[in-house]
Amino acid sequence: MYVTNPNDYTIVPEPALVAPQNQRSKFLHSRRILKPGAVLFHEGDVTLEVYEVISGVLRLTRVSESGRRQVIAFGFPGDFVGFPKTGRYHTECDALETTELIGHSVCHLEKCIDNPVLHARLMHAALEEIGSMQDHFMMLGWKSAIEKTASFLSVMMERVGRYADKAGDQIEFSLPMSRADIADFLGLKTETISRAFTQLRNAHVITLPTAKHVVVLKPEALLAFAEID
Amino acid sequence: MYVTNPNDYTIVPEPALVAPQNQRSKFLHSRRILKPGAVLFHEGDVTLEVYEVISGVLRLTRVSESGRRQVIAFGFPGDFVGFPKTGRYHTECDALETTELIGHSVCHLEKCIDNPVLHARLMHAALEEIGSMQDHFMMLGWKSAIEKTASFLSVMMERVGRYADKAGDQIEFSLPMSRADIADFLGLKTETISRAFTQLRNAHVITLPTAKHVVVLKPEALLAFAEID
DNA sequence: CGTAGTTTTGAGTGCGTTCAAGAGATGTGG
DNA sequence: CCACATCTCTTGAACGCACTCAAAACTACG
Repeated sequence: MYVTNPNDYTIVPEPALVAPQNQRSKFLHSRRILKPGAVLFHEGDVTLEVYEVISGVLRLTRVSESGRRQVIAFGFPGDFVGFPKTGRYHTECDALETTELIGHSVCHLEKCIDNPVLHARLMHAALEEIGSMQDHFMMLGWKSAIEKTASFLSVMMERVGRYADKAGDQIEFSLPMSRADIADFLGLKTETISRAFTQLRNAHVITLPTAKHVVVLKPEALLAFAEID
Repeated sequence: MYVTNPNDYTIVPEPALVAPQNQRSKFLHSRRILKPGAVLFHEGDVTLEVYEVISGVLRLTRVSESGRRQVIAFGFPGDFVGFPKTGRYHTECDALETTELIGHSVCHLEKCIDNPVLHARLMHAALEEIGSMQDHFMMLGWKSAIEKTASFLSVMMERVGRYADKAGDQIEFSLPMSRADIADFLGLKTETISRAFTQLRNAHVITLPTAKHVVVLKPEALLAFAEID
């Protein structure tokens, strides 16, 4: 179980003024490093900053009163997390591995006078987020367990995959999240995720050197299982 | 089947300059009336305007190559629809009934200099949208058929419900969308929606004077069925 | 090496789907 | 205004996929 404590994150002291060619650095922002399991913010906290992931992986979750957990999204490098609803975070956010991020003051969401470039980036990220979530609706709504799992692996493959051989026909990546996280993201149970992995393994589409390390043997076959539209 | 034709919508000629106390009217925007079934925009169209619903109901849908349809959202008065992803609409949008709306140029999304108030409203709407979609994830991910249906009716009750009696303990509203629309919104089949309606009817939580007219006899019981968190 | 947590596999159940038919509503032309 | 066609909604019966419960294999960490 993850526990929050003041040592979980580090605010790296950084002068507000850096090289002028870096637009983001012209105005105040904080750079942080989260340790694995550290909580960045809780559901309901007042939103002071929106975060940009530099390295590592974040997990955004919501838990209902009845205890049912939904993983809303994973935050990979390049993603923005923490967009507020009525001034507050509406998910919990914690780090799955050591994660480096930049916190941008929410005032940049409202005002564009101080830093038009950052404001535009945040607006763009919010619109991208809406589009991505609509894609996820198709997933949760209609796809079967094997299609959901293959879709998830396809996205991982494209976002964090590396070529596993010189020929470039095999792609490998690590899974920073547990089977339970994947299940709660896709609206399935851990046993079902495990069975889907086995099914893809038996079809010689992937291999699992370890439980958290995936090698995609046939990327096209994986996309076919995913029923990518 | 709905057919698009030039007569489906009307651009109401309106001078750009109106009473100065109306912030929205200080800059160019168009007012439109859509007839039932008229298409506002298609998936992939270049986004020129973002729309604000004044009256009526819009339906946002996505259809996959395999023909599976997902209703992303319904647009009720006060809602904004048409936020672009990389400059294009990523859903189809059509009117379920006669719908009045205002089109705001997308330039107000990017620039806030011309009209800071409108820009802030659009940004706020986009952030609200993200939050609402996250709520919907809980729905699609974990709720049972009866919970989904009761949740949907609960939201309708709160958004468009009217008191059906003087005592104020019964609420009625009409359903502008078909059972198929509700099913595609909740990730279920029409038969399942119908069975859930029957189940709520047998439990004396609702009555259906007509198929598209709902009277909620016990609002609290409906919320209980919905497992609202 | 021992304990706790995660992942995998197995067997049986249940909920929503599928397939099918009937009831009700809507619209058109004679 | 009614007959007919079409579409939507409802109900029934059987199936199948993912869940539930249970236990074993594997991993991580002391």
